[in-house]
Amino acid sequence: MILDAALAQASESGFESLTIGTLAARTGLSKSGLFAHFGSREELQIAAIDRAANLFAETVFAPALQARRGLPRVRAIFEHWLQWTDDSGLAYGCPLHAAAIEFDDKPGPIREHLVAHFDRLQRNLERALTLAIEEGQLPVGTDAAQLAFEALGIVFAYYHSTRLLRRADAATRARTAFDRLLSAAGTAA
Amino acid sequence: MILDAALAQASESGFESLTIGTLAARTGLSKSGLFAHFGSREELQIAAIDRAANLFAETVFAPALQARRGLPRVRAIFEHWLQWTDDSGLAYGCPLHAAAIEFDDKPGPIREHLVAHFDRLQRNLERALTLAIEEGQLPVGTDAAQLAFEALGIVFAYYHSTRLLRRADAATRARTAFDRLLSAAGTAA
DNA sequence: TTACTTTACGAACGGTCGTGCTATTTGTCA
DNA sequence: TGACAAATAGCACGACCGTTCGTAAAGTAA
Repeated sequence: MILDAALAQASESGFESLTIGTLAARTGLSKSGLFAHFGSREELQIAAIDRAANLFAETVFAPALQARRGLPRVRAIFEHWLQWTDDSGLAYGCPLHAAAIEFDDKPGPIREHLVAHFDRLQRNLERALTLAIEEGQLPVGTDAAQLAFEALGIVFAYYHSTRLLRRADAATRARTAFDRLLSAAGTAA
Repeated sequence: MILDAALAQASESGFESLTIGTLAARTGLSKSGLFAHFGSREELQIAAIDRAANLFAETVFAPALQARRGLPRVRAIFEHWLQWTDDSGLAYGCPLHAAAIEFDDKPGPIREHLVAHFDRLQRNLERALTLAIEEGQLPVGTDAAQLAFEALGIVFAYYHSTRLLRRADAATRARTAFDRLLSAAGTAA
């Protein structure tokens, strides 16, 4: 319950706003009562990030395993990725993305947990793409890591367009970009 | 001088860390002496964002005007974009990108200034791409707004890869992605 | 019921936050 | 030189920060 509230707070206003006081008020606990569960603010933030990362894996990758391996699964991952914050009740944006920018120059365990999450994300995406190559749906020699890099960029542009600019066509633009990415890869040398 | 220090602070640790106290310490002024220049913390943050936006325009778009209109100019914009934080002495990341994520769900003048900056960025990019279409270097009917959306994504993925993940090949991946984007657009129906 | 652990609370600490006052210094122009 | 404006400093305020400590309630096992 505490971590759910922590993720909601981080989604709304970033990890900087994830303080003992605000979270105590949000959960109805006292500051010291809440504090005792974690021992430090940093431990609280780490727990929240790990929970977000697990939620991401359950919401994006796990259901995509039911799609056929290869491009159908790759597309399922992408589609769940676009919608995962809504599906998870994080109505105000991806807390992991926000944290990645807040902590990208602050060494410490929080940063390391974030790096681990995004490394895992990259690896899982590459694996799904590699299966598409093995299935013959993408040319042999396709650079799966490059495709994963570009897919990440499309999702970030989608976040930016929908959250900051409030563009209604953000999802359409993202899907168009992803289709072009896959079809360009499909027709490469 | 104050605003230079403010941008350096925002680049290092985000706009949340741009407080009166830290900026006073960084500049050598007293808190109240610094405060008098702006009247409120929000005015300080707005001034810093406007300065960053001007710096961005001067560093990315202004020099690209010396490249020939069309694709050479588009490529010049992209190349300066990748390097603009280094060129501007903001060694720890783009403060406008960080601010966009911190404030994307906080209505107010700060958010509006950020939206104005990214709208301007999008328009300028579209204009350069439209010139490339007029020059016959991209097919008639090319969706310049879509290309600008995807270019933004590539830059965001580059930021992520170089700053959080510390990947040495981030710039190479970004250039590969941009080349593929332009060539795919060039061979479209 | 008794002993013990878990969980939560209230109060307090030193510190920083933004902001408002009142001086005091600095610069400018007559 | 003197008057006046701009810039800066010093100090205090209420609020919130993370954290610690002592204590009371709740749950658990004997």
